[in-house]
Amino acid sequence: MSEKITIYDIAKELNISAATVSRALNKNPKISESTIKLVLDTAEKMNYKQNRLALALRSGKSGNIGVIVPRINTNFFGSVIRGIEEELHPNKYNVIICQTHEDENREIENINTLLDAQVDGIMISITNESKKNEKIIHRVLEKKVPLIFFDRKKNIDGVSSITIDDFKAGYMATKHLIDQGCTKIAHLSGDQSLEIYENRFKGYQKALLDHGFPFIEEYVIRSKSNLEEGALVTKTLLQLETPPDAIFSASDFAALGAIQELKSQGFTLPQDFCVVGFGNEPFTKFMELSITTIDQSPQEMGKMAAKVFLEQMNSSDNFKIEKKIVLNPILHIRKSSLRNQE
Amino acid sequence: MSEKITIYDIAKELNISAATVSRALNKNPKISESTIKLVLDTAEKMNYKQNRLALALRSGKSGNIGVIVPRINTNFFGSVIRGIEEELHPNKYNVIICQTHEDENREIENINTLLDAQVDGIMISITNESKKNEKIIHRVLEKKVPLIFFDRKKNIDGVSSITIDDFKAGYMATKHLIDQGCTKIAHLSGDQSLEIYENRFKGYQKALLDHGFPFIEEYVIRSKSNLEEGALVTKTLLQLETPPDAIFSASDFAALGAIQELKSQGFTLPQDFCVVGFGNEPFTKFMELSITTIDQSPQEMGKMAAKVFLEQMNSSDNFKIEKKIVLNPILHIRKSSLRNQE
DNA sequence: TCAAGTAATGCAATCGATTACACAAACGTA
DNA sequence: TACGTTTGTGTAATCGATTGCATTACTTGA
Repeated sequence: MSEKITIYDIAKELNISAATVSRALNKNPKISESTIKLVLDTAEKMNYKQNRLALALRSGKSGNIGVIVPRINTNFFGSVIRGIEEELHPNKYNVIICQTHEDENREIENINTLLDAQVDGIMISITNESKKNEKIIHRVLEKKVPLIFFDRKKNIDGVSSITIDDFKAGYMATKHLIDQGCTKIAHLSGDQSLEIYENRFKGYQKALLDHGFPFIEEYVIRSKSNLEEGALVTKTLLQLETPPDAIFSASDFAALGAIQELKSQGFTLPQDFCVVGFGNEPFTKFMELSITTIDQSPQEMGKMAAKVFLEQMNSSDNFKIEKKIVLNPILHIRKSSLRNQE
Repeated sequence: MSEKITIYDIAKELNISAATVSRALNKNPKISESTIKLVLDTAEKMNYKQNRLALALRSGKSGNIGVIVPRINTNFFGSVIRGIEEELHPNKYNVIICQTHEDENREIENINTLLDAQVDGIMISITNESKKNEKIIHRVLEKKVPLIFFDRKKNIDGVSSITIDDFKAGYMATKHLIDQGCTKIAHLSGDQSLEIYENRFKGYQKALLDHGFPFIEEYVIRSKSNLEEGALVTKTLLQLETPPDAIFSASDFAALGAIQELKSQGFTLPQDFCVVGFGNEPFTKFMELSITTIDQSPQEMGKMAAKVFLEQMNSSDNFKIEKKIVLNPILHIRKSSLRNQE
């Protein structure tokens, strides 16, 4: 009942050759209408399913694409993957997921695994550290496997990328705090070996400059992007001789930690202190004191990445295409920073 | 430089047959030590990579397993997938992700896609509706492709499943509210065609009964599991002649909606009203009024699903194995329901 | 009537790795 | 010396679909 039916079975059934069956199934115009119909009907009747592994071997295309992220179970990466899957699914590509846990060796291993599995493309948000993986990335390019960076990228010729304008985002967030009357704005940054944090920082810096505020070294602290670190670092900031009156955090989690620390020290937000986060994590909207934050449109980012991949596949000189797409950040102004609400 | 190296290339290089190369690479004991070493060295030197598609075709095993979930970008499913990936990765399996968006047709289509792609196994959390997909599930079983349900399952002979004890969870949550002195406990349920919601409801009912409380039909409302519906439904509950003094919600999002509605109507939690949610969404811990909830150990669930799959693959009579694993729910008691805090 | 063209199909190689079977060489043993 | 074993390799088929190059049977035009 459920043995695997191949084109040879159909061929035998109809007393024709497997080649004809194959051509008929592919609606090759060289095959007569009547034969095509006959084959299609018989295939249907015998419950034939094409073995995509055989096709994959012959064509060298597996129909799978690999996506590498630090972690799957975060709102940001989950949403990017959702966007990728939704765009690729109708185009008959399957999405294979890998996690790096920010470990560069694992990143290399994942890329190798995907190459071994003959994926038709790789989309990756690179991990923190940054030198060792150059080599493997070039191996991908040599193999002419389309490679697309999203969010966390490297600048490499011939590689497309989808990012948001982190500089602009940093600028917007800082400008917003200035508009609210904050004058001593601190910045919680992340690993500055990553462009995204570097750019958010630069946007922050530029906004200060443009509006006549001094850039104060002490106000910029690099830390891990989690709640505990955010709280800890805020405690340090508050112990400064001239403590800040606002924080622009490059992460929502650190922002939340900051808010908790501020509250525990008796501050009232946004009157005494304003906080802006980054990422539009679901919880930022849910809090009683909702948190102002930057939305990165992760699902859109995933969709764009998939679209660029598809374009690359459909163009003849595929490896020549290089797109650098930059999405616009969206500032969601919420209670943690909104003062002038008249 | 980057042409694909095959065992034939190695064979030619060493003037031996491809069969010997293949055997040597697989450390076949029939091959002499010296030849093995020679082949391995040459393979290394020529940068040989096994073509897994060829292997897949010959063996009928693709090395991929498919995971089907309603949506990827939720904390629960994201965490399950993370668990699956982490368990399967060291065992050289790749994880292919599909989404159903709770659409049964899409579910069927996804299963077919995965079967066409010759996955070695399928893990699925089924969608809401429930009759049409029986047929396709039996097709999977006929093909002897290991099938594993997680969280949302069907009771089908020969199919393993990993779930949490939703009955117990419902019981625990309700008992906890009783312990806090609540006497009129309402329940926000989900789609009761799904076992999980049915069981949570039954646990709720049993807890009431065991502690001498009447079961009041009006206090049970089925709704979608989101914030807006939670708020809406709570409004309805509060308009009852005898409104409840506690809510056990089968979803954290609905619980949050309920809390927002309660607050907007001037209730103080947990004094006037207690709320317990379900799922341990990240935000439940972050709120100023943190929300009591049930943790489902999703990552553990994913790991278990993967382990069961691996067992099934490693046993000779693989399709005979049937495990029904039930994980223990964990009640996290937080501010939204903790009164007796002496 | 015959060469040339065309439509429809078959043959066999191919993708790359594995493996049942065959076989040669070397060894031991009676 | 002759025969059975063991050891190490090679030959060729196989997995299933595709496709370049025949081949066959017509049709058409001169």
